[in-house]
Amino acid sequence: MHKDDAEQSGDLTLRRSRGRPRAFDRTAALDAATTLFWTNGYEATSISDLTEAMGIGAKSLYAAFGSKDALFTEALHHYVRKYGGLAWDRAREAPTAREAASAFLYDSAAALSGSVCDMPRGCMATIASLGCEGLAAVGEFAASIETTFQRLEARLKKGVDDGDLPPSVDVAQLARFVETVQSGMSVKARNGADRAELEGVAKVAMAGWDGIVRAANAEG
Amino acid sequence: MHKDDAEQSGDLTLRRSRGRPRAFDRTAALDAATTLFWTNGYEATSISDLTEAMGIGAKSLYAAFGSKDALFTEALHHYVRKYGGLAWDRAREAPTAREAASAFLYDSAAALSGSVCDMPRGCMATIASLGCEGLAAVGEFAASIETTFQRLEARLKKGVDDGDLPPSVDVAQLARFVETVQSGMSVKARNGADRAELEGVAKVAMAGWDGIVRAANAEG
DNA sequence: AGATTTATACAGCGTTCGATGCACAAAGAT
DNA sequence: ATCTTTGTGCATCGAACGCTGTATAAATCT
Repeated sequence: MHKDDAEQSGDLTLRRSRGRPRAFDRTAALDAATTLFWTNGYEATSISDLTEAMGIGAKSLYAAFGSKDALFTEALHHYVRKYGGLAWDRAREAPTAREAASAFLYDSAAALSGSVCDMPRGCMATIASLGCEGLAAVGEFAASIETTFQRLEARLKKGVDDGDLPPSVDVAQLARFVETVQSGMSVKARNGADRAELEGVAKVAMAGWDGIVRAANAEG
Repeated sequence: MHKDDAEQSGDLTLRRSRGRPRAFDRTAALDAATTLFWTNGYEATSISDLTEAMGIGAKSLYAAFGSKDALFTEALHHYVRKYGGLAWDRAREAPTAREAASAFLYDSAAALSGSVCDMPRGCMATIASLGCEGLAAVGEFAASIETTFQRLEARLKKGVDDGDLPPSVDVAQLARFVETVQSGMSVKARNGADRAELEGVAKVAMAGWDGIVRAANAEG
């Protein structure tokens, strides 16, 4: 689809193309664009803002990324690749579904409040899904990645298989709940909530966990 | 501040001003603008979109509302006045804090999914707080109304006073949790979640309630 | 070395943005 | 009846938008 499918990385490793070489680091430029989109949203970020932050001219931007839409799509994927681990690394290694959910929510609290490293607040994907509904890029993006809900649902299913979660639990509903709490954290982080506040939310959510599982047991 | 402080309503009740009377219903126009901002967000809504939906000319819009920012602020207040009851009416009359929280979450699920009446999905205020960070109107608005958090916190405090909630409960933290769940619902609603899904989230949240309260009791 | 290919810098394209100036219409005030 | 005040319709304003045409610079290919 793209004419520059060949170049996987900004580095000048092997596979030099013919003409004049690019004078800027493509990955670094994408990094800058991602941060800008993440901070200000799609509509509020202009090409001028982007070229300034990326340190390149408009013509180079279009040559390297195609269009504002395409750049935004690439920025979204770059975001997930680069920052997704902040919420998932510990959760993936947790032995039980409960510990996975707890790790996911606490680590999300830390990441979304910008406490882990220097980064904008809130989840870029969540913000994009709200602010840019008309944009085709967002729909394509959502369809192209494994969503938070799918990951959570899969992990909870594994919990049922492993026996640390009773089969009476509605894993889809529970996954939806955890995802909703994280989305809400994203909103609160964007509105200034600090790490302690978000961890308080995670704590309350997890304090209810056993009751939730028990309720499902009594029902089913 | 505004030159048209005198006119409280669009109706031609008493208090006619001097010049030519307005040819359109101000409240109906504000209604149309609110729906449009709610649906598309601030940035994605142009003056042309507004004038078309409101059925008036640009000059009349500026004469009646001042500017796009001022119109948006007024639309936000109009939204809270008109739709706030959907989430709060039943909760306000609930006898206990628990029933109030449950009513708030279930009624939010119904309203946010657009199931109560014909209206856009998600909470306009939540969406505005995310999409329009640079906008002065949003900050002023947030400072000028009693927020969801403040209402929830006050209701939970009353629950402690009434004795249906133990004093060991951190009401601020619990209020923050409920507010976060509602914000998350708003995001999910915006992304297509239907009423049943959102009610599932409310159900899971409330299934954990007693465990949350009990955990606070054991801790404090 | 010469030809080809690609990137860069600069200026500017057509469009849309939020907001206004102007002439006229319709009401109250005198 | 006339003056004053205000709303409306139309035509635009300057600025910013996303994007591109042109000329030049820097690399590879033959």
